[in-house]
This record gives sequence, structure tokens and C-alpha cells, in this order.
Amino acid sequence: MKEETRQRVLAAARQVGYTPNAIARSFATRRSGHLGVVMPYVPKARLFSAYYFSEILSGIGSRAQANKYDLLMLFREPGGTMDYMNLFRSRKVDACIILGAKDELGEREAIRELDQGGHPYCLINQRFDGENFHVVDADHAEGGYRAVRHLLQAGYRRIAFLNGPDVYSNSRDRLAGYRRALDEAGITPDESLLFEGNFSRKSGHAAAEFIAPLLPGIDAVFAANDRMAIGLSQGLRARGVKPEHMPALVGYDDSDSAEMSDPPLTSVRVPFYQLGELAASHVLRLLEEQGGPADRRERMHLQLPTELVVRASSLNRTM
Amino acid sequence: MKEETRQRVLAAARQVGYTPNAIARSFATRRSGHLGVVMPYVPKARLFSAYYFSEILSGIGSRAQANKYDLLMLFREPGGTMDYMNLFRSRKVDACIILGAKDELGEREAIRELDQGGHPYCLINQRFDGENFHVVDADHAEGGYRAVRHLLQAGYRRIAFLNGPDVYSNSRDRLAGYRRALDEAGITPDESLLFEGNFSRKSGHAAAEFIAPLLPGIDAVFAANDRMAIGLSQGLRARGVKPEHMPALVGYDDSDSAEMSDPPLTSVRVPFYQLGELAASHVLRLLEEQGGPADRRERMHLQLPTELVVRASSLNRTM
DNA sequence: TGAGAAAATGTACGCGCGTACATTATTTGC
DNA sequence: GCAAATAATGTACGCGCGTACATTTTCTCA
Repeated sequence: MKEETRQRVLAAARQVGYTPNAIARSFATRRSGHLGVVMPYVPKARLFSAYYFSEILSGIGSRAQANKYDLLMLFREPGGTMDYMNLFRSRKVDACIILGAKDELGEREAIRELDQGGHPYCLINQRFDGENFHVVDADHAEGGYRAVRHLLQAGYRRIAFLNGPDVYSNSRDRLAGYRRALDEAGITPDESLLFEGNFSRKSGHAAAEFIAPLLPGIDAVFAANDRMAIGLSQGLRARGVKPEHMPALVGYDDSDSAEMSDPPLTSVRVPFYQLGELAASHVLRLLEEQGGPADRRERMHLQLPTELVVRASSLNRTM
Repeated sequence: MKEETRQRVLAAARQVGYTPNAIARSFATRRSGHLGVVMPYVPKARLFSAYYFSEILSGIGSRAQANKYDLLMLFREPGGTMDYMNLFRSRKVDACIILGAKDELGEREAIRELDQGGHPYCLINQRFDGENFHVVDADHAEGGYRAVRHLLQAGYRRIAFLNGPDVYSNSRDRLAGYRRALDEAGITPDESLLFEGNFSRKSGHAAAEFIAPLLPGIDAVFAANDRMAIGLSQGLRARGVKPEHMPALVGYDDSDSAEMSDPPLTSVRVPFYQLGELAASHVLRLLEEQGGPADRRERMHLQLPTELVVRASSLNRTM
């Protein structure tokens, strides 16, 4: 086809105001052109930090846009399990990225179906032990290890851990890092120093009830995200703990609030934006290769490094 | 049709594993089933606060889900203007909600087309003077007024204002509120106390350069969002301003960071989640009524009330 | 100028659903 | 038991595009 003709046609199309009908095109090509993003169910979006999602979504969005794909947001229902297969059967999406999946029976089963169905998908920040799923993750074991080693190096010995629910692999990973750090320092982990919140500021605040009484015996706390760390700090203050008796504090995620809190919060930076980008890239590549031998395809399992960002909250208080 | 037959058919469908093809259905009905959400261009999602968007998106999402609509995220290109009309011409969306629109020539024109084309759309948090668009907004003039009146009542007289860019109607509205409050208190607004940031923490931090030198002559600052307020506070501290010389501070949005900062930040709460819900409801209603006489349809213009949340940052320092 | 290649133009069909309407089977009311 | 009402079944078509292929026109080179 000659370039000149091509231009003439395009000009004529513009002349009559022709715009291709995206639906008809999808229908003919049997591709929706949509990249699905499954969001966790979070009442009013408060539980998971907004930071976490906006970063990941931006990363996904930038890649999707570059590849002419549209982002379709899919919200989990409050109760039930998401039927991922149906997204593909009904042709709503060409590929999908799953956020905030929990390691629960129905979920695991649903993803296994997806995987065996040979559909392009990718989990972000969640691993399923014993499965070989496409996952883009950060190295939270290393992140936890660094956080705790940092506290140990700063001279703290009795280090409590306010973790998240263990349906999330990142919770389990951080715990492993915590244990390893203590282990290397020759400290026997004290199970009574382990606490669990749900990543909300409130749950951090509530944890103060259990942590405050132990305070002479705890000199530092590692929290599984910044919101809980800040909530805990506020909770302790509300219970009358004086600044000079505050335990050292290390958070996780290095969200905006880490540098906005007082004292600024030492935290573990997680490359959420990149996680999003990589997951989108991966899923779009799977989509391209979909002609190939499906069973031979290797599963992706990435673990991006994290980075400890030291701020005032974890400096030795004798300084 | 008898209920029994209906069940028999559904059972048979399940039997053979039939799932309707969403694309084919869209094609036949000439409806995409998508609710478009136009996102502002924000490099790495940092400029606009994550809080703002996740709240609005959650609100939109809840309504969309309840009406069996999917959310299609549409990202503005870095440079150009969004061609809203084309979203409808190409049948990508049945309705759309526009976030973060700026009052600029191309934008205004594009929305006017949309409006005159009779398409279901709604702006959130942005008004265009002289146009009669569908808008769901909050009463930022009232919000600004309350913030400043509160400072006046607390005894502050020299009140600076760190506003956002005036391509946003909310910036202009807040300024009007600021002026009215001063006016009522018999204070002549001093133009040299007006500063402009871009809603980022950084820009608040940077504003400290100009505000710090004036400090004896400024006893309070009202900032157009919490991030700038906190950035400013940090910037002043970084410039050696002692806590006892810190101006009183009022932020805006009442985001998470307001209650996480130290001292806790007085702020103006904006019902972002509801803005999202209402915009979605409205747009879906327009969609239903689309058969009706398009030109006679009234434009929506809502202004939800805001609420002042008083915290320590604005208490009189003599207390 | 004529044969062959390249480009342009024309024609037909299917993607899977909704919709409309005609036909046949079943139920209802008297 | 018969006509009318109701339900079930069958048939046809179009939505607007991509794709394949046949046909015609234009270009190229000897």
C-alpha cells in the first residue's frame, strides 16, 4: 500500500468525522484491549494505604498506556471470592493483575484455575507457598531483616514486632527477616513480643494497649507499615508514655507519612511504582506470546530489593 | 415466560459452561458498560495527594459496582488535551467522570463539546466560570472562610495564605473565603501574604523560603492542602524556626497526614468519597434519561459542605 | 507497447449477541 | 371440548469491524 493512499484515506476519514467503533473492533478481533486490575475489598479504601495503591496503579497505568491498553478496575465483592476465570471467559479483559490477594482457600483455587487456563495474569506483592504463580514481589524478608538489624546495630535488644495478618506473604516474609536478624545477633526471639495488626493506623493505636505495659522491657518496635507505626506512636503517647521513654520505631513502605510524622519515621522503602510497571510489562508480554506452547512457559517470580531509610525515630535515644 | 423454564435454561447454560461474551453483548446493545474516569496527568501520582484520589475513586467504584458498571481508568497525556468526545464516539465509555480538570482553553472547549453532545459526564471538584457544566463540588469558599475565621477567633491577625494554582476553581474559591473572613474581621487583606504552591509537600517546603523571613509579621498560615501545610512546617523548622515561633497552621482536605503530623494539623474536611459517589450516581442517571429531550435537561451543580476539624496546630500559642 | 508486478478497488463473510416476529405447543376458562 | 390466551420454539437479521480473496486499475521495465 502506498503511503500517499494511506494519507488520502485518513484525510477522508477525518473529513467525514469517522471514528472507529472500539466495541465493534474488539468484537471482530476478539480482544477487549483491557488490562484488568483487581482491587482488594477495602471499605472506603482506608485499610490499605492509599499510598500503596496509587503508586502501584500509576506504575501499571503508565505501562498500559504505553501499550494502548486501557485499565479496567475490578472490585472484589465484600464476601465472596473473585471468579478470575470468568473475566477471561466473558472477554472483559485480555490480561489481569491481582492486588491484595489473600492466601485463602478459594483465592488460591481461583488463581490456580487462571494459571492452568493459560491466561496472562500476575500477582503483585503476594506469594502462594507451594504454587508456581506469576508473581512480582519485593524482598520483604530482606526488608524485615534490614529493619531489625538496623535496630540491633543502634543498640536495641528487646525488639517487638507489630506485624500484619499472615494471610499476606509479606507478613510472613518480614517475620522471617525479623527472626533471622535476631538469630544472627544471638538473641532468642521472645514470642510475647510479637503482635498483629491489620495495617490500619487504628490497629497500631490499639496495639499500644498491649505494648505500653511492657515498655520498660521493650526498647524498640518494628511495625509492618508506616500507618501502624504512627498509630502505635500516637497510642503510646495517648497512654502517657513520655517522649524520652518512647521505644525506637521502624516502619515499613516509606510512605509519605513517614517523612511527615514527628519524629520522622525510619522505614523500609518498597518500590511500589516499579512493581506495578513490571507486573504490567510481564502480563502484556504473556499476552503477546499467547500463541506459544502454554505449558512450557515459565512462571515469573521477581523480588525487587527494598531499601532502609533511616530517620530520627530509630536513632539511639542516648544520642 | 415461566420461572421454571428460566431455571431450566440457566441450568443448561451452567451445564455446558456457557458464559455470555461481554464484547458481543456490548456490540449488540451498543453500550460498553464502562464508566470512564479521567485521571489527571501526575508524574508518579505524587502531585495530587493519593488520599484525594483513592477516596474519590472508592466512591465512584462503589456506585459503579452497584449498577453493574465497570470502571475504565483513562490517563491524560502529559502534554495534550483530552479528547473527551472521542471516548463516546469510539464507544469506549457510556459515561464519564472527569477528575483534576484545569481551567484552560483546550480543556474548557473539550468539555463544552461533551456537554453539547448530550453525553453523560460530570466534573468533580472543578467549576468553570461562565459555563453551565455538570459539576459535583465542595463548598471551598465556605471551607476557606471557616479556616480563616477559626484562626481569627483564636486571636491571629496576620494570616498568610499558601494557595494552590488558580487554574483550579477550588483555589479561587478558597481565596474568596479567605478574603471574606478577613473582611468581616475588618482586616484589609495584605497581598504580600498570598503565596502559591502546587499542592505538593515540596512546594510547601519551598514556600518556607519566603515565609520564614516575614515571620515576626505573620502569626498564622492557611494552606490549601495538608501536604503543603506539613511541607511548610518542615521547611520552617529546617530554616531554624523554633517551635515557639511557629505560626499557627491550618491545612485543607483533612487527609490521613493531618492527624499523623506533629502537632496534629487543624484541617478542613472535604467529603471526597461522597463527591465520587454523587458524581457516579448523577452520571448513571443521565445515562438512563438519555432518551429524553437532551437540551432541556438541567445541569447539576452540587456543592457539598466542608467541615473544620480543629487540632493542636491552630491553638493559640499563648495557651 | 505489452507483459508482469504492484496497487487499488470490490465483494463476501463471520464474530455472538439482542431483537423482532412467525410458528407451534401448551395451558386456561367457559 | 373448543376457542382464546399464554408459553415455548424457530427463524432471520443487523450491529461495524477485520480478514480473505477475486477483480480491476495503475505502474514498471524491457
